[in-house]
Amino acid sequence: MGEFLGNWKRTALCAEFTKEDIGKEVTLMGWADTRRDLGALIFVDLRDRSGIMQVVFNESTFHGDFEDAGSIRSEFVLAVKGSIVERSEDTINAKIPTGLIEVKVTDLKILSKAETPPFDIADGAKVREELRLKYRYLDLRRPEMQKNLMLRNKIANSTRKFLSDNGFLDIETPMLTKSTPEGARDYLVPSRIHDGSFYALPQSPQLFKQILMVSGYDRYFQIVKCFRDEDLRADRQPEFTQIDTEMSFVEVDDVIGIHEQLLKTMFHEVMDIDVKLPLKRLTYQEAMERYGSDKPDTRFDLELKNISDIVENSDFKVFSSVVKSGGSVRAINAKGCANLFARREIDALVDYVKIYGAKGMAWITIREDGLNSPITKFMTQDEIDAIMSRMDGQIGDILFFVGDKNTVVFDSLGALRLKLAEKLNLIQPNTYDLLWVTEFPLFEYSEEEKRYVAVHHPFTSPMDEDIDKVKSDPQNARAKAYDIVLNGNEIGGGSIRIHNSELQEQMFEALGFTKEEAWERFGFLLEAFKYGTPPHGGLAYGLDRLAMLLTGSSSIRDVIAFPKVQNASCLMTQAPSCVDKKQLRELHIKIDE
RNA sequence: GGCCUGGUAGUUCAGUUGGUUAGAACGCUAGCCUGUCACGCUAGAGGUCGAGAGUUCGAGUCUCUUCCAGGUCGCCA
Repeated sequence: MGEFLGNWKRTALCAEFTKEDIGKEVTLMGWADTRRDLGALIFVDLRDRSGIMQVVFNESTFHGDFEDAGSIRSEFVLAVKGSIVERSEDTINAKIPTGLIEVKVTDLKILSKAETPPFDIADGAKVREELRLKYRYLDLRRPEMQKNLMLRNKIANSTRKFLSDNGFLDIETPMLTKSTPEGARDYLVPSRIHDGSFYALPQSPQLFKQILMVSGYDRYFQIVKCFRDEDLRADRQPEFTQIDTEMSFVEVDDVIGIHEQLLKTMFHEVMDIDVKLPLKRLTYQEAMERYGSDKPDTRFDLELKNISDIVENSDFKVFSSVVKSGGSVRAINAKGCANLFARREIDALVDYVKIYGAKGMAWITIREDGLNSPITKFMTQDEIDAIMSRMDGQIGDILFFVGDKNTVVFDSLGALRLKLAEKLNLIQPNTYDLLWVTEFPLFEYSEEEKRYVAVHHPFTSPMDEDIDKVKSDPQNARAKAYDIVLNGNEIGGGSIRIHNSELQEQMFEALGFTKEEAWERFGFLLEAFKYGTPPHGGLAYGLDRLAMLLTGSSSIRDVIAFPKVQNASCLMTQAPSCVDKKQLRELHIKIDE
């Protein structure tokens, strides 16, 4: 059993002492990191979230039972009293910030013993993620994880302060709310009191924050958990945190303007990086055309070029037929890389784009001795010349072509572009590239549901000049919707909302809802809108993704204290789990056996 | 739901064409050691090769099923 603290008080965190403290009597508390036992002299690295301090037990000067010091093992929780002393020159440890000093221990309390941990509590220790998550409390002791969570805290604090200073009010919205089946799957919560009814956990506070605008809280924010019952990814968890904001009496530029200030402040305070404003902006159309993605990584080129017009009437039917049926043929030029790809590697890239629905990928290498390609023999010299000119094809280049319907062309070449950048090391580490993507389409056609669905959500306003298209040409209607993109990742998105009832009704009509369906689902919002609604709009960030990018982590699990694994379970708590029959009976729920 | 990768000592891994008693490093245990900091030296313990079935004289290795973890496509208003 561990000893009690008694009247011992911690002087400061382990790594908060400096040369200035030499000679002081101090009390330190923390975990035993490594121990170097030389017999009558024992060194222990005492660790807490600030870092490490070496503490020394010397048999001749230690007041207590020296066997206690000898019994210290990894992860014991210790309190030590002693004095800060300067290290002699030959014993300085340049690897740690506190390496110039150490604590000469006179008194020790072993506050808690510890079993040998199942893995090393150290940075760089390679450990299976399964194990890290089962023993998350140990994993979270690692300095790297502590740094991540402390940086996440800094992002949240910087955001809170900025928004608060700029008149945004932090207002909480319910976690038990109404299911709105449009969009992602809801997590449902059965009601005990209402037999057969369910609450849903919010996918976002969207409707509530809009109602807050109706209520006159013209600047709102909340750092808030959101829930979506969809499959997980490296950057997607079923519960995640949004920095959610909404403002009244604004247009697109107003929202973008304040958020640029927020980002600038945050990058300065958290990362000590100076962000130049205004940020780059690309329209959705341009982002797709040039990068094949609505969240382009613009830290490198490898831009897409459309060659549809050149091959439209080509004898190479694979290309000409996709153009004639409304698709396109586009290409990427990997400058100077003709010799970097062996045939086997090209074939691997062809297989890679097939994941994204491409049926194949053509290529041309341009060498001193001419072109090498499986497709040039089907083309005229004029066509080849035109392609070379469009693609800026020069000796040493390799061109990759995909022809298909547009979504497949963009998806596959967009993905190929990222793959090539990774293979060719085109991305400078520690660079941060922020940009806006604007003018998203309002609708996209869902083959599955055989109707138009909202790209953003059904409350997103069309652009003023495209209002007529909501009825007449939904395919080409653009929205007042924007995303903020960092290094090829969508870190936030938002829109100006519809504040006009007639337009909102047109929207629902275009989405295939009857008036009754719209009222059944969103009636409370439509009702609220009848009583004086200001123009409003907002933006929400994914805090986890932002923290992932700013910490350089490869998964959001590394910036979430207790994340779930791919099948949405928690390895530490074993959630979700069965519940007993009595609990189910109270909820009026029967499980199919 | 589909595809890909992985699972061998506490941990990270190696394990050849199916062939003797399954190895290494770190960690752990014990002893020695007054300037270590990846302490050192000596000795030692530690294995259901994810699980199940099959092929075989013989399976960590081959086949099938299944479980777990990761990546990804679909999905994510």
